[in-house]
This record gives sequence, C-alpha cells and structure tokens, in this order.
Amino acid sequence: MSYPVFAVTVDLVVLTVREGELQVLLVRRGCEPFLGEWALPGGFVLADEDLPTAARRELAEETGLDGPGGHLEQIASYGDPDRDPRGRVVTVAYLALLPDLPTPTAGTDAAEAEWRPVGELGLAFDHDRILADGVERARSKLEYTPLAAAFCPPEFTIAALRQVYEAVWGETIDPRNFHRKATSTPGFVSATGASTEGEPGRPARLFRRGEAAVLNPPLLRRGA
Amino acid sequence: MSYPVFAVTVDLVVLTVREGELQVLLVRRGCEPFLGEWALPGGFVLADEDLPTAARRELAEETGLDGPGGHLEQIASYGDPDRDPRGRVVTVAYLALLPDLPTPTAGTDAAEAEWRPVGELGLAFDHDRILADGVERARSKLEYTPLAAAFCPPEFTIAALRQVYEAVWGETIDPRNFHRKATSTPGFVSATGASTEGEPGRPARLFRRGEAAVLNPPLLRRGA
DNA sequence: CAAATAGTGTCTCTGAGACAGTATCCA
DNA sequence: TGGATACTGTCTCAGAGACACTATTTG
Repeated sequence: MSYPVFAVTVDLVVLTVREGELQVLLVRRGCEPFLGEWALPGGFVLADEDLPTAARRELAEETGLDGPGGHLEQIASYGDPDRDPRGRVVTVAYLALLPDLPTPTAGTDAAEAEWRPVGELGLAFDHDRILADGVERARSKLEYTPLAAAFCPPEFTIAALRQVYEAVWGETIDPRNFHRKATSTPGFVSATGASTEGEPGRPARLFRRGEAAVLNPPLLRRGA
Repeated sequence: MSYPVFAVTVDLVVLTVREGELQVLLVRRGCEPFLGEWALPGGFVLADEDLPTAARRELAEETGLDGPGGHLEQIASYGDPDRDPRGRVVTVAYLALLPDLPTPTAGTDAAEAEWRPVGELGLAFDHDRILADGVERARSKLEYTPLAAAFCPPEFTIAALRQVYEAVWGETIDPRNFHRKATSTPGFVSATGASTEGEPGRPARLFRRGEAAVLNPPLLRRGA
C-alpha cells in the first residue's frame, strides 16, 4: 500500500503577561522559506519522538526555559497543501503559558526572538491564524480552569492573578468581587500562609495554584 | 535539510443518538494491521488534499451520508511513535455529529460497519483514547453551543432536543425548565411555525437550529 | 371522558456585580 | 497622620431548579 509522504512540525504559541499585556514569543526566521520574517517558534518532529515531547523540546530550545510552573497543551493541526512552499507539511500547534521571566531568548537556535503584544502581526506561513486560535484557547481556558496561575510565579497574590485575567481578556475586573470569587471557588487557589512584605498598602496573602482541573462555577467574560 | 518522513491519516469519531443512547460508528478492519478488529473509520490524507476535505471524504465514503445538517470539527492529533506498527503515522482526529439516519453503512469501503454505544470498546490503535476525547468534546460543546441540533433532523421539537442532551450527558433533565431555557436563550432555536401532527398529546411546535455560535448563558451539566 | 404531552407561572436559592465600609501596611 | 492596597459585608438582580398549573391533542 502506498500513500503520500508528509513532514510533521510542531509550532508553539508561547504566551506570557508582560507590562500588563498578553504577549507572544516570536522568532525571526534564519532560513528559507520566509527568511528574515517573524514566525512562531517551532521545528520538525524527530524520527522517534512523541508530539508533546517535540513541543517541550522546541520550547526548551527556543526559550531556554522549561521546568514546571508553565503549561503546555495541543491547540490543533494545520495541513493546507499550500501552507509551506517546501512541500506537504502538517504542523501540530501547541499552546504554552509561562510566567513573565527575565527576557530569555538569548544564545538559542533562532537568530532573534522577542515578545510582542498579540494581534494581527503579519507572521510567516499560516501563523497568524494559529496565533489567533491559541489566544482564543487561552482566553476561554481562563474561564473554566485555574490555569491563569500558569502565568504567575509559584506564589502569587490575588491581585496578580486578577491582573492576568485583565491582561488576557482585555477587561477591567472589580478587585473586591474577584477576590471573593477566587478565594471561594473550590480548588482555584490555596493559601500558603505567607504574605507580601515591603509593599505599600496592607500586605497581601500569597497563594499557589489550586488542584482543581475545572472551576465550578466558572468565571465568565463579559464579551462572550 | 533533511527531516523524518511521516504518513498522515484522518480518523473520525462519528456520533449519533440512537435508541436514547449516544452511539459511535465503528468499522471492522479489512487489512493489516489489526485485521478483523473494530476501529474508528478513517484513512490516509491524499497528496493534494486539505485536512477537513480528507475528513469529509472519509465520512462520505464510510457512511454514504454527507450533506448538510451534520457537523464536523477537528478534535486533536495523535502521533505516538508506536501507535501504528507500519511506521510513523500521525492521525488528525475529527468529530462528526449526525442525525439518526436509517442505518447506512452498506455498500462501502469497510467490510462491516455498525453503531455501538460509546464506552470502553477495545478498539484498534489508540482509538479508545481518540473516542474518549471526541465524546468529551461533544459533551462539553453541547453546554455552550446550539450544536445539539446537529443530532436532529432539520426540524425538531424541543422534546427531541432535550432527549439529545439526556442521551449525550447521561442525565435526566426537567422538560419544563429545559423548554423555557431553549426557547429563551437567544439564537439557540428558531420556530418554524409548524407543529407535529398525529402524535398523542398536545402538538409540539417545530424548530430549526438557531444562528448563535455560542449560547449565552450556557447550559451546564450537573456532573462537572 | 382519561391519558398524554406541550407549554407557562411562580417560588426559592445561588451567584455575579455594584459598592460601602473595615483592616493593615508604608512614608 | 494620610495614602495605598487588601479584604469583608451587603444589596440587588438574573438565572437555575423544583414543581403546581394550564393547554391541546388522541383514543
């Protein structure tokens, strides 16, 4: 039996919250096609490699940052016959959520890498569409999972968590109602007992991500 | 530049509601590997074919039923190196929701095909996992989209729509509350003006699927 | 008529949002 | 002390669920 031959890549939508905005990690392509243009980080799946393993490997190679605390999940696959001029390439897109780390992206594979606010960015291949799908996935996942904590360091305040929601959804949220909601929804966050120090205002209690897989009841965006 | 070579397939989780149960279309494999075992329908993506096109083609070939009224969406991709003994095969899984049609699956590709209630079915490859992911997708999509209508004929009663929810979620739902909810949620259903005739009891108004992409507010399952 | 199914009204409870008010830090 | 931020209490409104009740058909 004969069948067509494909290459398979993974592409990564790596999101973080920086400067109060949702930002995505882009790399400038160092080889053809689309040489010199901005694109999502990614690369070919190796001969004996699982798809999530390939995604984690590319994430480590491109960001230098792996370890726990973040989150990685599959978005979807894209296989238009014309999406890559080199031939038939199917890409499996992954979504990574990371805390705001001290600007990595040095000494890596890619010629250049940088964080950019999400939006219509004119990326190579079909990466604008993949980015849009990844951003929408992230937005909706914050509604019904405690995943916002993946954007925060291991211990965080309720205010920091709220600022994640405000950045990702592009909405302002009442701090008092959010506080009550976050601390009363089972499994959303768990208190560490510690508090912030040296900040102006009353010290804030520190929390870790809760164990719930799904928030019940969920938080709902206004917009949809 | 050299990179590993893959085959790409599409596999289909074709769901319908029959006899008050959520059922999935299975085929008995007519060639190696897993000859004679039950599996999800699917096949190789052709050389010049888009992924959704391949999914629609396989759906038509395996069921003989295409046309409008149903629903097709991507679930995810599966690419474990050991998932297919023939070599490196990545499969893109699609979810199809169809109304209960007069048992098709005759005169087609597959040696045999049949509807089976969903569950742990001991399928070939990693198809049990793909099926589980597809069923969970369908269950959650009914919460926040008007997609339950994809399981119904073009015109249907509110009671028929409710029975879809009961079958897919495995819960009983209060008919009176469901009726109010379905008819008052914008874009969920739209009345045709016609009614059923010849049935016992008061005639029921007929509806079509509404135009909303997302239900606001959503319906929520008890279980999660 | 009874049986059956469709559809409405109404009550209660929960949770979201608005926002006053209290608590506890820094300068 | 005042300014800032964390946190709590309380009110109101919308929607889910329970369930009594009315409407309209078949037999």
